[in-house]
Amino acid sequence: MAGLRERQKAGRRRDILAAAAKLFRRDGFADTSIEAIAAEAEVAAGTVYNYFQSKGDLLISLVALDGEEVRAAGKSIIANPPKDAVTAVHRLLTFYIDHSLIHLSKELWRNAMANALSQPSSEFGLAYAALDRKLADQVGELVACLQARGQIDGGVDSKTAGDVLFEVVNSLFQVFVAREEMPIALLKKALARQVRLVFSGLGNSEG
Amino acid sequence: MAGLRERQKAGRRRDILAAAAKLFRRDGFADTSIEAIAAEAEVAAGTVYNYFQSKGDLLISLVALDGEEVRAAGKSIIANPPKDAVTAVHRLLTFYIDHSLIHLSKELWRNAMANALSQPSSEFGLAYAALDRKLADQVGELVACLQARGQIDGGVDSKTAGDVLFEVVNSLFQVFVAREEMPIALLKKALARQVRLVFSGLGNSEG
DNA sequence: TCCGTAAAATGAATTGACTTAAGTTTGTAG
DNA sequence: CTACAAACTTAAGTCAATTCATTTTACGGA
Repeated sequence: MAGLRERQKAGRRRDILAAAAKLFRRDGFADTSIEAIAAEAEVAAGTVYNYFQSKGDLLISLVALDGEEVRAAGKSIIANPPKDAVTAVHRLLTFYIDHSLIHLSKELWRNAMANALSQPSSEFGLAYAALDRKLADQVGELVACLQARGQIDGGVDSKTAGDVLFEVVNSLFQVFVAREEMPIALLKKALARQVRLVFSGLGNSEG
Repeated sequence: MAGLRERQKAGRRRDILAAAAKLFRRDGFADTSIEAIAAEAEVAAGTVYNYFQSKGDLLISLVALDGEEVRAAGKSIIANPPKDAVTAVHRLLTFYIDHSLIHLSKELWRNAMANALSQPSSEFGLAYAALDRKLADQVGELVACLQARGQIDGGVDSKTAGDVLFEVVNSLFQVFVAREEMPIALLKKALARQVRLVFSGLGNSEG
């Protein structure tokens, strides 16, 4: 049987995560205490630590949910990409950005990234890194797909291209969330400029 | 006159920073307490906060010193860059990487970046962002210099190119410091691959 | 049904960053 | 030389994340 204990455990984990999501979104990461999350989930503070390694772990778990969602949705863009190669890549990367802000504020993203960075070997740090890896690979997939169509030079390594493009979007996103006042339009403009540059390349060997 | 107070203040700031540098390097960021730093500098814990906003601020101040050093040294590479354009860019970026690990361990870099990310509006967060900006601009300068020599397509915006190249090296560096076991050779290999790709571009408009 | 074991929950204790109120020292004006 | 104000220092707090010893609960076997 599923076992009462198993079900209770899964349920409690869900409850705690839901409580954290609610309070993080309402009050921000810094202004939400573990006590408050525990109270919202109707457990003791110590219990939270039976399910999550740290406060940061709670946040990363939320981000990971979102990340999975983005990746799944990204597949549909790859399945049927726009005619133009630059447009296709830009569409996918813009999609990542737009999606990222639906559920999480800039403050939450800052703290999620900061936690992932300072605790890279913790369970959640690894999870965050794995997520980045998957998204970069997805961009690489798109590049491979466009190569198959003959729209991108077949000589380039699609994985490397995916890495570079994802690094570009990720770096710009970091700057974006670091500046509370920066509008998303500015981020997109910079992204477009840089993606175009990656397509055209710096080389002077034209011809 | 310089004023006793001024001199004492500057001296104390130096003492505290030196104490922090010593202990951070010896014990790591997480295992060094403000108390210990204060004791090493022979002041009270509270005094540390008259000179630095937070523990993270102390670390960023150390990083900033290094950053200035790197930037200054980078100038000499720009002043007399290698013949080949790819080599020139690669040399500058590799120089950044090599220099970064002379004074600071991976753990310190992780924490410095994490702090800068989670507190972007604090004095030290802004300082860190400014440093990144300056280095990216320096890469842009090199690109402009290579354009002047006719080794890089004059049509590309040198600032954008600098941004992209710096984002690449910075992203790879983040991955590098996140993995305690990752050797620097691997980082450099990835960097070389990606820089080459940025030079060649993804486009299929050859001819 | 009753019992022993191990998982899970609990909240009090610990820890360490940061704050603050009170006491000192330095510079200055009379 | 003296008194006052501003700037510094300090040590005793506050606060919140995390840990831990203890209690409670689920589960399987007698």
